[in-house]
Amino acid sequence: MTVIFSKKCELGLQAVLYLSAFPKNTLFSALEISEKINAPKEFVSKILQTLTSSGIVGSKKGNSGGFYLKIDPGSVRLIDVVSAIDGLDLFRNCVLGFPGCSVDEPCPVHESWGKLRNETYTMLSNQTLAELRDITVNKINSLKK
Amino acid sequence: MTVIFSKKCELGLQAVLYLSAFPKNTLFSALEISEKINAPKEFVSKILQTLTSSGIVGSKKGNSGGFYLKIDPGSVRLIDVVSAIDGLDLFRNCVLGFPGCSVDEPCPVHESWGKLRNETYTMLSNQTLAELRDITVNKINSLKK
DNA sequence: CAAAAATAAGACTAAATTTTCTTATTTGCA
DNA sequence: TGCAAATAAGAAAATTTAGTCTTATTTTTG
Ligand code: SF4
Ligand code: SF4
Repeated sequence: MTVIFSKKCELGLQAVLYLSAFPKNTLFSALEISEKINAPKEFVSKILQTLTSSGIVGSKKGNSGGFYLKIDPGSVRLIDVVSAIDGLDLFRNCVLGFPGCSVDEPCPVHESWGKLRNETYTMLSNQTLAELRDITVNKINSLKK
Repeated sequence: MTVIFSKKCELGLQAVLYLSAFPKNTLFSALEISEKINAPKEFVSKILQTLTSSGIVGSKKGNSGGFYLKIDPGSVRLIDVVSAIDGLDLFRNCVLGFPGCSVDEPCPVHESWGKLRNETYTMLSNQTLAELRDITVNKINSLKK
């Protein structure tokens, strides 16, 4: 079970974090990336297609083609990836599933969850790929035994 | 799309919050509850069965039977309901989906997310149904036009 | 005692998500 | 030019989650 993001989004974040550990425009095939993050190649490829159409990564067809980070790692925020894959409904919907959030009719946890929700959003908006580079490298290297 | 909890869990929380607005042991049929929270009757019934077996609500069969809150609203925490339905993996798994969280190999957002995760857990552990009574009543009354 | 109304239980169906497969197209290189 | 390797695109399969239906059992009430 995922925590907040869909599987697609989790893997999208992982893939993009991986790409950001290398100089911009460095090509990696979907296969290479999928091996690094232990995910099905075709699934990774499909997710990166989504990120390609939203402009975060670029792709190159043909022999020796692959995917690459199109934007400078210092300019890509985690929220940009989340937004491209899962969208931002997460930050609009009620955590209890009640419809119609408003100041007059808030849900029972409006106050406490609203605060946490904003902090989560802020966290994802402040963190760029560049800032996470070292820790990402460490984590990904530990994965493949 | 749900925010964090499954649909079952959202509706379970809604149902229990609704029950907590009335004196303990007040019976409501699955139909009544489902109408209040605008959810399929059979689905609500099934969710309440789960909560019955975990002891939070009680059920009474037969004519004029129904479900009722078995524990004092002041003693039921939101986390108890979440735990009974979705479990607590949410608070154990990595938000980025990386396996093997540890201090040596944390995921890139370990520090910031770990903090938010703990705050979320604390929030759900501190809030009891009783404390949310007034705001719950207001919210639920606003639902059915 | 019989009928009605309710939950319990579990099989079943439907929908959404995740994963795989297949085909087409592009590109580099011998 | 023709083959190999790669993405693109989308169909199809598998899995998970959500929701429905059916049957059995319980309980109240006339
Ligand atoms: S902020 Fe609170 S009331 Fe508003 S939708 Fe979120 S959880 Fe519900
Ligand atoms: S605390 Fe951080 S590293 Fe650990 S599992 Fe959660 S998100 Fe991943």
